[in-house]
Amino acid sequence: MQMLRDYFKGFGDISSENMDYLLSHCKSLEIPKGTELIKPKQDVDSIYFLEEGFLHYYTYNDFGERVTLKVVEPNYCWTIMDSFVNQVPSSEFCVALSPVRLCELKREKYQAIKSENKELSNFIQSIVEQILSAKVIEANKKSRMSTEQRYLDLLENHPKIVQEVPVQIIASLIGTSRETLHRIRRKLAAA
Amino acid sequence: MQMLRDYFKGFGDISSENMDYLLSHCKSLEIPKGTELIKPKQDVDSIYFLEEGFLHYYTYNDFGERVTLKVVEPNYCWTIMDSFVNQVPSSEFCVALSPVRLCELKREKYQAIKSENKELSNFIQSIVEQILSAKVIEANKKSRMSTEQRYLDLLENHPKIVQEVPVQIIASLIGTSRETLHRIRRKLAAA
DNA sequence: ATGTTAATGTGTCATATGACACAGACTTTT
DNA sequence: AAAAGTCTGTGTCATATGACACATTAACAT
Repeated sequence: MQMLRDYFKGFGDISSENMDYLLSHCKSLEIPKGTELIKPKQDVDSIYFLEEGFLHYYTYNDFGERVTLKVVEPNYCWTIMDSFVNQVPSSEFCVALSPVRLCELKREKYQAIKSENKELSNFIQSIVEQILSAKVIEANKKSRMSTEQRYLDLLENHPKIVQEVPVQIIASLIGTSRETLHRIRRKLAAA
Repeated sequence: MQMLRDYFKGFGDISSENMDYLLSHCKSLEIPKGTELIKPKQDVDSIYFLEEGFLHYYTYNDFGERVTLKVVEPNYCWTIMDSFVNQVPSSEFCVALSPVRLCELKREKYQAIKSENKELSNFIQSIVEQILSAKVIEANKKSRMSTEQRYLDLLENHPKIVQEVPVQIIASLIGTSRETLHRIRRKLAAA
């Protein structure tokens, strides 16, 4: 849980009693490679924090092609917000690309913490605001980058993903085909 | 303010006293076409709600091309989250494409409401969660659509934008050139 | 271990896209 | 009302991309 503790600390100051209280509601679990953490029609009632391994979050477009929405890496907090917040079924998949170790916070516990404890409620509010802010920045950044720049960005900021995740998933993540990604790599290798 | 009241109502139930209290902290203002609501280096210390007109939110990429990040339309709540939340200067522009009528909520008032009033604090927390959820859905949806599908989506869900916003801005918004958008329109007109 | 399946590298080809150019329409300014 | 500036429609052309095909390699299941 140390990793999660440090992750939370990054969002602001909080008393150590409350930090312990918050962490006591999180549960560690391990899942083997290939596990379908989330399938369509499932209700997602947890927030997940990844400690080790990679998750593949994806869906299918109108032409039946698989589209990668996100590769979740360690030290990242993730859930299907729509399903979690609005209690509607997911329409997407999330599968472990490798053995994965993660922490889970159930919706009831999340809600309970928010209503019981004023400091934690404010802390969580602040985290959600910061995540929203980061999401918008990320989306804006993406929209002004070319495919090649997105690959370079991935290489620079998430080298582990490039090393350990299958090429076709990376290609889909940066919005292109595996052939084009291959051309980009060939070009970069030549330079 | 009626429009903003209805907008808030859409996020959940709240006592009418608190709704009035919340609205009393918002200020109406009107700005003429061409007004630079936000410029780079500026600190954004307000959340805006658009009642009439259109805002053009944009930036420049590494090659000096202007990239549209969003066209803000009536009945939409908007700010530069990063600047507002983390109190850092904006690096983007926001300009009125037409005469604009909007409501403004200053950061101090937003913070004050959150710390003074429990029901409103929870209400705002819920709004932020819902907006985060909607952002993620929107980003995911975009990532699995082609340029043409994005244009059709815009036509269907935001026809006013297509009618009233300059073509080059729409092209940039859906991530293409004005020539390609023209080709798409020609093709659709032929069908 | 061995057959089966999936992932990857690489070539060819048709096509969609962006870059450029320019004329005409529409706005804004003086 | 004229002038200046901007936006739009449209053509040509070079190029980047996706679709397809197939050999090679790696991963997996039995």
